[in-house]
Amino acid sequence: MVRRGLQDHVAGRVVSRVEVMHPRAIRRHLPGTVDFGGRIAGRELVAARRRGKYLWVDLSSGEAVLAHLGMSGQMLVQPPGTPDEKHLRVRLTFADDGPELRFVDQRTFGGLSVEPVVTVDGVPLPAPIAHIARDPMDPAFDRTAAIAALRRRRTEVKRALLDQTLVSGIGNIYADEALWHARLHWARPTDALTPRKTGELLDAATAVMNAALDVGGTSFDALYVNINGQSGYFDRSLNAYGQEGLPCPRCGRAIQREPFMNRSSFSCPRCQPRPTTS
DNA sequence: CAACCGCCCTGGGTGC
DNA sequence: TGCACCCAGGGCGGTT
Repeated sequence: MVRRGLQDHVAGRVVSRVEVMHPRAIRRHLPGTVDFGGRIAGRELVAARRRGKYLWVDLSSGEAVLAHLGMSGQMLVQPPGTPDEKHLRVRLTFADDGPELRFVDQRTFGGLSVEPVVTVDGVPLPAPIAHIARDPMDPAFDRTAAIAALRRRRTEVKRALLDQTLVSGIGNIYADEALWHARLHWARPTDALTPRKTGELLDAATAVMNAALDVGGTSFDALYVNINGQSGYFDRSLNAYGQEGLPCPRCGRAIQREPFMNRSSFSCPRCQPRPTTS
């Protein structure tokens, strides 16, 4: 969605100016603000790409602008003169005087950087994300290999699901929803999962991601962005995540919240029984 | 090396 | 009304 928006609105255009409103937004660009702007200004944005939670735009220089939207980041295309958003972090102005590209991010978990492009298995990727696995939407995604990779891990199933080096694109929300669909408790050890069950879980995660994309999971065009940066999907379609105390849509039992990796996991105590282990 | 833990950072919401 | 505090969460560095 966001990638498509970038491809449609900024590909082929030449950047004339780069403004960094908040240095934290480019904290991963170690050479700093001046270097960041210098590597983008005067370059053409060639094509927009995505892998997992990362998004990048190839530059005519051979480098790429790498973006991670975090949980509150947005890429907006706005006509020049549009009032600055409250949390505007970076602005790219174009030589054609057309719409600007704005990186807006309330919590600044996300950020931008300019990176060299390396080739991994014949695929060009920004160097810092060379280790990130393909996501399920990737045409070359290998489902069987992903299932094997998940089962190979000796850990709790949710930890494996969140590991971006195995399968990318699955975050805390999608993981909880996928586990709910597959009727698995997050603490289930991976080595107790059959390939079939793991496949069911992976398919559920993929379906949740597709559903989120359909309703604009992370919005791109300013026309479709609502105030809190989230879509109606979060209000209507979540079965477990954030639903503590509300009835499970499947069985009616109250959804529970449990601490997990310094955050939370939501699950149905009846549909997703905790594994009986030591 | 695999697994895992703590920390980073901002600001909206909440409770007193 | 104001203020302290909590919480969101992906990824990275450090440790075992």
